[in-house]
Amino acid sequence: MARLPVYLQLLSEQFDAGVSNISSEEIAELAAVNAAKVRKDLSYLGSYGTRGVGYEVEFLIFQIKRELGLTHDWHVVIVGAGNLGQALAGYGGFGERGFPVGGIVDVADDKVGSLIGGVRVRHIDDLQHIVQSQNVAIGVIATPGPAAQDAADALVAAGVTSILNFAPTIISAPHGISIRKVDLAVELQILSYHEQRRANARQSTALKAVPGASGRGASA
Amino acid sequence: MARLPVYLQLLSEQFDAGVSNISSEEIAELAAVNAAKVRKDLSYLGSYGTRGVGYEVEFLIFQIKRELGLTHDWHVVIVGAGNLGQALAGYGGFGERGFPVGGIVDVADDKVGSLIGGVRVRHIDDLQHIVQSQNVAIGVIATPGPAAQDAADALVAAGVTSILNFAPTIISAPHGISIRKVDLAVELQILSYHEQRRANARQSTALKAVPGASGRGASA
DNA sequence: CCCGGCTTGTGAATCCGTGCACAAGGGACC
DNA sequence: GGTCCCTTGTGCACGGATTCACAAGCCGGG
Repeated sequence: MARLPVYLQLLSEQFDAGVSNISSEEIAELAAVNAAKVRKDLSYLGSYGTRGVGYEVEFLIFQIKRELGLTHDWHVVIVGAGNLGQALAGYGGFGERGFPVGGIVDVADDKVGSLIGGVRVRHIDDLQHIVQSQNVAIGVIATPGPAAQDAADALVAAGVTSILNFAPTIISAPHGISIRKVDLAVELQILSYHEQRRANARQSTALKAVPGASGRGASA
Repeated sequence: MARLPVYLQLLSEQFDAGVSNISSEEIAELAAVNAAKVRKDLSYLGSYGTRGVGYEVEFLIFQIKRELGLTHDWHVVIVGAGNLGQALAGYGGFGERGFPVGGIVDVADDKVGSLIGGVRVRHIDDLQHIVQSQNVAIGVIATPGPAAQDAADALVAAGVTSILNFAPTIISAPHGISIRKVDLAVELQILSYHEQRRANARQSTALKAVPGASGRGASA
């Protein structure tokens, strides 16, 4: 379930705040979802709640981490040392959350050798060596769109089995490889869509408010 | 529909490649979805296909852009000039796709004044002025988690009606405000979950492959 | 020891998105 | 002008996710 990471995040916050027990109702409030959904999701992990009391925060965190495979760090390798790749590597959020950057590679020789976020950029030909020596299972694609499929192929060939794709391109991979796509432009376009609908709604209500104005000229 | 931006992207690529007509089957192939789904989605815009022929790429691009409200640029304002904020501002992808960065703000005085991606960092108190003078409708939250709700409140107070939240926190806003959340750690954790399942599956099959080994010691 | 209140866990109903299959319709070729 | 082929647009059935509602169960107090 894609909601477990969200629960994990908010449970960790509650734990840091000193909360030791929590009910499904409270979790639901914090996660902005239905309480029954929370209980179904958590019951999927096993019966770890106490009726009449709720869930023990610390134990629940451990169980979710176990289910998500977060009991150890996962090294990631970033393909593409352009703007986005540098940004992701420099952004410390990955390592903090258990996903240290194990390497960055690029095709361009002039990028190879520079240091980004404490990691040196290597040539994409070294990908297999990096993946195997550091036991990397997750690859991040931060190339321009047209190069994304090549990057994916290289990652798969090197032995990576999960891919996070930031390029605005649909990539294909053999069966058994997990792929997730995050497209910043798509997110903004969806917001734009909502803005657009709001603008249209405003216009309709404006027309309705002054029916004569549109009625006189157009609707006859 | 959240798939329209994907169609738009691939249609633009096809248009640049000189393709003038395309069938729902071809779109489905490129978007890795079902052809019937493509037709349903597109019929939602109106009946813009020609039976027996397909869709005219250029016209379809225009219609999708119109539906998504992409007929003009939308300025965005970024809240938070930390690692992630700087990365997003420096990443040119926003402006290229019709979402130029109209401003960056932060609470920390020592960040105010610096130049990132050609835009100067201003204090968050100037938010309202930036939003109103540049007619900004979309805000991007790139703060640490604990500050995200404050950032959202400030954006709403300044008149922003759509928010893209990169902080690992669920934020709430008044009814009528559109919110989307992108959490890089969540994406990686979902991949980690799949890796975990793969690892478990490998272990089970290994046990099955040598039934005696586990049978002798444990299952008695 | 028993009882009342509170919360979990889950069967059942419902809803939404998906995919199939086919009728409607347009274009090209004869 | 007619016929055939191809593709769209859509009614319908299926399946999974969501939500409701309630029985089961635990804890604390009397």
